[in-house]
Formats: sequence, structure tokens, C-alpha cells
Amino acid sequence: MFVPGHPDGMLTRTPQRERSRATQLRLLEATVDCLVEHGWSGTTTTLIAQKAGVSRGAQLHHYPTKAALVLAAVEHLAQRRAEEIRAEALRLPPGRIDQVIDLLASAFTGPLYVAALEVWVAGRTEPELRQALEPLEARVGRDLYRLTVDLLGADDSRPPVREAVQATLDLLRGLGVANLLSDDSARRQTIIAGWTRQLAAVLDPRP
Amino acid sequence: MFVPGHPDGMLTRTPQRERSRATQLRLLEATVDCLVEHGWSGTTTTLIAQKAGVSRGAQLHHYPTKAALVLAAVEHLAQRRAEEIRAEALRLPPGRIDQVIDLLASAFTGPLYVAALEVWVAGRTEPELRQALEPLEARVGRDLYRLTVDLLGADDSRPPVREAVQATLDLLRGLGVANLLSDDSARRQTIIAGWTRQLAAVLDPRP
DNA sequence: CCAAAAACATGCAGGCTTGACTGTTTGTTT
DNA sequence: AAACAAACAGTCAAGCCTGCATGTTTTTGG
Repeated sequence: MFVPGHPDGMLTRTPQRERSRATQLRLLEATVDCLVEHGWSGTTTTLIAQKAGVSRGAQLHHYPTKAALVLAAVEHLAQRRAEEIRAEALRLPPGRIDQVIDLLASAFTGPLYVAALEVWVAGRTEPELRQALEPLEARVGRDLYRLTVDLLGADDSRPPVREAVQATLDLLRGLGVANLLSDDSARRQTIIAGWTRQLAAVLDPRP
Repeated sequence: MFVPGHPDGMLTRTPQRERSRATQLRLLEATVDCLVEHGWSGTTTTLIAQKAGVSRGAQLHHYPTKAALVLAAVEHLAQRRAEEIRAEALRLPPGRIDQVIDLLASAFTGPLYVAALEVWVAGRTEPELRQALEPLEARVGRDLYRLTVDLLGADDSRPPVREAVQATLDLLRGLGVANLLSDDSARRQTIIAGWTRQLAAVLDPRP
């Protein structure tokens, strides 16, 4: 039975749950790092364990198979991406469309997006991964859409607005891909600025 | 010495060059197929040789290393993509913006784009591949831009037009990525239709 | 305090991939 | 026709990745 205030002296160093969660987190973070640094095919279980400072036995204890580890990492990744965006969104003046777009654009060029893209592309041909990815990404996509509509203060009920917001997100996805190999920021800024003007015109509810 | 009309009887079955080129082509096509079917990490040299119907020795004779093979395949891939687009562009009524966009959209959802994306993403973390990819993709990107401007009959000199055309291509890239896991065609059609209207307004040169 | 369970550590085997090596067939050149 | 070069075929060794198996430490519960 669990007693919150149980005096344990110096005997109980760290509870098991905490230790477990800690090494699991180290493994998940290491997996994401691996994806960013070495890509999907370079992400091996041994390398992950090494980078996490976790022995191979401990790794297999928590995640018996590579698929289990990666899937957990993907879940963790989605969570972190959402957190990051929401955190930055909080300190944003309302009504500034350009700032919202800039924020999203940076989310689509950061390392977390790169890792997500690696998994996304790999999932196309890895059945196990794909199966788990499909519902997850559908959820994440919807959430991101809603967040965007919210941040923009847009009127979701008009179809052109829905289309424009979705197009914005798809455009940012594409710009993120273009940014993989060569640094594209100059060109990207120009394009984003132009699109932001267009978007403002569509969002503006003047009949 | 080479004599064009040399009567060789039935002795010379097939010239060496032709044979060489034929097996090389088989290998390159097989590589692209492998990328589409099994993704980057599933594209192994043995599988390629097997799928091409080429012995391992012959494969290593023509392409001593995997990098050499893949790079040749990428070159081949870019060529095929360009050919495909140009071929379809020829039988297109002029002045129809929506048809041009549809054509490009289909180019960004077909198997050739998928293969290119696999290599593109893998190139991020494979130095040898990346180095060869950077100039190639810059060229391909420019060519595609010019082709698009040409097909649209757009006035390239006005900056907003340049931005809009580039944004269009980036949007299509993004839609292509979104189409990897789940079939997105319904949503895609809607977005493209909306985008096309916007684009038409920008391209329209009425001062 | 002791036993059970969870967490952790290390070594090992099977399978796969890559590139090299040796030998054979086919085409070219003199 | 004979020598030479290119294309082709099959096999092999080294290295890596994954997952299992056995043993050790730490925490938990009686």
C-alpha cells in the first residue's frame, strides 16, 4: 500500500517508477536525436542505447522490439511538437497574422519536423509503422488545423477560410521539405510574406 | 576501325555498348522501383540486382559501389520526371491555369515523386548522396519553375508573379508529402481549386 | 530481514548487406 | 584466327543489426 508521507530515511534512493520513466525518456529523446542526426536508416537500436547511456539489456527490457521503441518515440515526438507550438503561441500578440505564420513556419523547419518527416517517409513502406502512424497523424493534423484557426482568429465556417488555412499548412510542409538539403530561408521568407498578404485578404470578413 | 556498313553475317549478335547500356538501364529502373516499393532503407544492392535480373558480378562491374548506382539512378530519375511532365504538357490547351496546376499536382503525387522524395530525405544524412544531390536538385527546381511559368503563360518580370509560382510549387510539394500515407485526393482537390483561383488573380495583369 | 519482482548489464547467435575475388562467356581488334 | 578487353556469373568474408539468454543489482512487500 502506498503511504505518501512514509518516512523511509536514506534507504529508498529513487522509486522504481521514476527510474523507469527516466530511462524511458532518455531512450525516447535519444531516438528522436538519432532520427535528426542519422536519418531513419541510420537509427539503429544499438546507437540509440549508446546515445541514451542505457545498456542494451535495459533498452530491451523497456521496449522489447525496435518497432515498440520507435512508436513510443513517435508518440513522444508528436507531444513535444504540440507543446512547443503551444508554448510559443502563448506569448504572441493577438491578431498578427504574419507572426502566427512565422511561428508555424519555424515549427516546420526545426529538428522536430525533420524527425517527424523521417518517420513519415519511412512509414510509407514499413507496414507496422504505417498502421500506427495513420491515426496519430490524422489527429495531429486536425489539432494543428484547429490551433491555427484559433491563433488566426479566423471564421472557420466560411469554406474559403478553411481551404486557405489548410493550404497554408500544406505550403509550410512543402517549404519544410525544400529546406532539408539547402538552407532556403531567404526564398522562404519572400514566399511566406507574399502568401501572408493573400491569406489576410481571404480571412478578412468584409462582404 | 569502325566501318558502318560492315557485313558481319550472323556473328555479331549484339554490340557491347548496347548490351552495356541495356543492363545499366535495367539496373537504374530497378533501383527506382525498389525505392518506390521498399523505401530507401529497403533498397539494397542485392534486391536491385535480383529485380533487374542482373547478376551480382555484372552489377558491381557497372557500378562498383552502392553510392555510384544510386547517384546514377537519381540522375536517371530526374530525367524521367522531366520527360514525363514535358510529354503531358504538350497535349494541354494553352491558357488553362487549372489544367496546368492539375498536371503539376499529378506529377507531385506519382511514384516518381515518391522515389525522389525518398532519396531527398535520405540525402539529408548521407553526405555522399547529399553532395551530389544539391546541385542536381537546384537545377531541377529551376527547370521546373521555368516550365511552370512557361505553361502558365505568366509574366515572370513582376515579383508577385514569381512568388506566386514558387509558392504553388512548394504547396504541391507539401500536398505530395501529405499524400504519402493516406490517400488525400479529395481534400487535395478542394485546396488546389481554391489555390488556383488565388493564383489566377495574381497572374491576371490588370493594373 | 528475506523473498520476489523490477530494472539493469553483458555476451551471443542468426540473418542480412556490402564489396571483393575467381572464373566464364561474349564481343572487339589486329 | 588469335589475343585482348569487356560483360557477366557465382561465391565468400567482414561487419553490422536485431533480438534472446543468462546473470547481477536495486527496489518493493511481507
